[in-house]
Amino acid sequence: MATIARLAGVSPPTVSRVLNGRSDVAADTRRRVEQLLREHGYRRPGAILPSPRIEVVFYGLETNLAIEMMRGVQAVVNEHDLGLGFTEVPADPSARQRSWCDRLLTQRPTGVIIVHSQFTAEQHAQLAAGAIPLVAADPNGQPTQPVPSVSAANWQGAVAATRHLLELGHRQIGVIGGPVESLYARERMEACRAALEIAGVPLRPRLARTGEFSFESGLAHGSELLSQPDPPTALLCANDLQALGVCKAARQLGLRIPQDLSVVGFDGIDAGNWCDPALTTVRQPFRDIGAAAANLLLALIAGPVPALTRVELPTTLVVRDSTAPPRS
Amino acid sequence: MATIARLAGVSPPTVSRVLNGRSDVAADTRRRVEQLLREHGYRRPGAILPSPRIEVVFYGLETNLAIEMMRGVQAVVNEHDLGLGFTEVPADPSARQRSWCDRLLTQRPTGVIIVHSQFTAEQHAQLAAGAIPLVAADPNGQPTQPVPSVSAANWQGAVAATRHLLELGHRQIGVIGGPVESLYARERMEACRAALEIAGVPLRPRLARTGEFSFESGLAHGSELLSQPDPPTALLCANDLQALGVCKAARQLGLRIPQDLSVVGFDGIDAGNWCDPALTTVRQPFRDIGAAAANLLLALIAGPVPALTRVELPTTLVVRDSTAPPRS
DNA sequence: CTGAAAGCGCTTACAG
DNA sequence: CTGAAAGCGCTTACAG
Repeated sequence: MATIARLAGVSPPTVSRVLNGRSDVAADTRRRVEQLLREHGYRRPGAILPSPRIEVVFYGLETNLAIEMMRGVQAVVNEHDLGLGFTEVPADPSARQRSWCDRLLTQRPTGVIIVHSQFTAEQHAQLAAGAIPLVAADPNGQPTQPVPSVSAANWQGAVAATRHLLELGHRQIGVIGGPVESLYARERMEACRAALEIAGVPLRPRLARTGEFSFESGLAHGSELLSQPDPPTALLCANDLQALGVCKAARQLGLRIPQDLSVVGFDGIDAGNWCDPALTTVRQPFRDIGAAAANLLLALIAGPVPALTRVELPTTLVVRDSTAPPRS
Repeated sequence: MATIARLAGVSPPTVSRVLNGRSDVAADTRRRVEQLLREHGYRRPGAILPSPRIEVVFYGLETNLAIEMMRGVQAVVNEHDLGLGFTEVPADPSARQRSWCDRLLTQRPTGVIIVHSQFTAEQHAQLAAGAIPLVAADPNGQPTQPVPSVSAANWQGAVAATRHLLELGHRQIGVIGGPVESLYARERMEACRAALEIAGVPLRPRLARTGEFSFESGLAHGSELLSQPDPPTALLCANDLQALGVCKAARQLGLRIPQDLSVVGFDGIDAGNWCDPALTTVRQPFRDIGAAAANLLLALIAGPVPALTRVELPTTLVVRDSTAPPRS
């Protein structure tokens, strides 16, 4: 402290006042001292600094995907001997005792990865004020918050799924999308639409639906689409859960998969493998997304990174048993 | 510090030596000073004590169950404004860069919940030496480590499942167990055996198998059991994953569920609801287990708790569409 | 193994 | 808004 005082041309008591956040210091002096303090990495003697830790904040996510992502983050975190925190933001806001943001500002993790980032400008400002670095993983797009992010190639994945059905010979292809307010759900839907149009079999409005990312939504929209007079021979779904719902709807209507109906999901959850027939899907590299987000966060902790850094990882079409050529 | 010195009848330098773990202090003096230090809750001045945090350590677990358990822990943790850490111990020991135990001793969480506790006496001693309180959740039983624990009523659950099949009229009931080294897998198997015997339809050796907690194991053992000349009309499985494998095996052999074969799982994973037919199962209250473990841990942090405290939560039979009366 | 004395780093109360 | 002086809590080097 004496050194800092000498360099700043002030007395030790003044440095002490800055350290303790007293108000009776000239703004100019304060700035100068703070600058030197930072440069010299000053630490209170005897202060045990809390061990560094990365916090992952989930806004409700398929359990399977959450764990995969945690595994990716953990791999990186272990290499650097950091701790790993877990927060799930309850879907029901009334259940939130304190905002996760307040909580994090008390806990002071070294950095935060936010998954399915539905956070507000206010929360973003709060974290920025607390100087806690932040990275978004698989954001469904709130482009108002300029945060470095990692996501998957939704567009390419949806195109690959569509082409797969076209190559099998399907021409009556239906699409069930995700919620309209979700940017990435739209990205998938529009990719399907574009791929179909380019192939010369434009998506018919009566075969397109807007659903939710849930089993129930797949069941409802599937029943409705498949009960039509001239039903689709193949369905592209917003995610695997919805696709499993469609499978159930198909069976309830006496349709066999894949003989009477081909179904494609999106995500690559474990359950897609356990169900019968195993689900053809577009796998998102959740583990890699977690690892990439952690690495990006570490880069951000080490020094500034362009705010709009965006890492996009490839998706993979996984062909299993729920798709086949159409019957006729 | 001066107060402590006075009360202990020593000089401040001696207290300082104890605080800094110097070796040149008489064992007796050290004990006396440490005692007073603890009683008075002495803290280094200026030391920012790290915010309290609970760490949950998983030994490979169904993703679904892990998240449910985390949710239960989080509910308690939020109430008390604690942090929540996550560690998954890789199944492959060579992947472990440093033992999770060493890592935890650096991180120093306020307490640890270990899930599926396959830890050694050495690790137990390490944590005890670090004075980190420990609770086991859903332990598969390593009774050598005397740790307070929370688990579910495996025996009662398996009995309920068996009685359900008996009440439906099944008399040709098969059982696929879990690994022999798993205490709770044996508990389930023995409960089935006992319930069958009491009902006067003892389990025939040719209908009993020892498997793994996996889809593949269910597929393999299911195929084999159902290909027998006089096959079972119902199968009790070690867990849901295995049961889903059995369902696939049945369909491959042209058997319909539940008309030709009834199947019961154990756990209550989400996928059991998404598959068709929805799986009858014994639900374990994973969220409650997490919450109970967290509460037990908080009690342990607040003061001593009998080492053999064991909380056992009830399981519930969930009847869905994979069970029905036998055909004949 | 322990204490009296000196010292270190920080903070506080006072004066201007 | 700032510094010289006094003080506080802890540690260190020395002596026995």
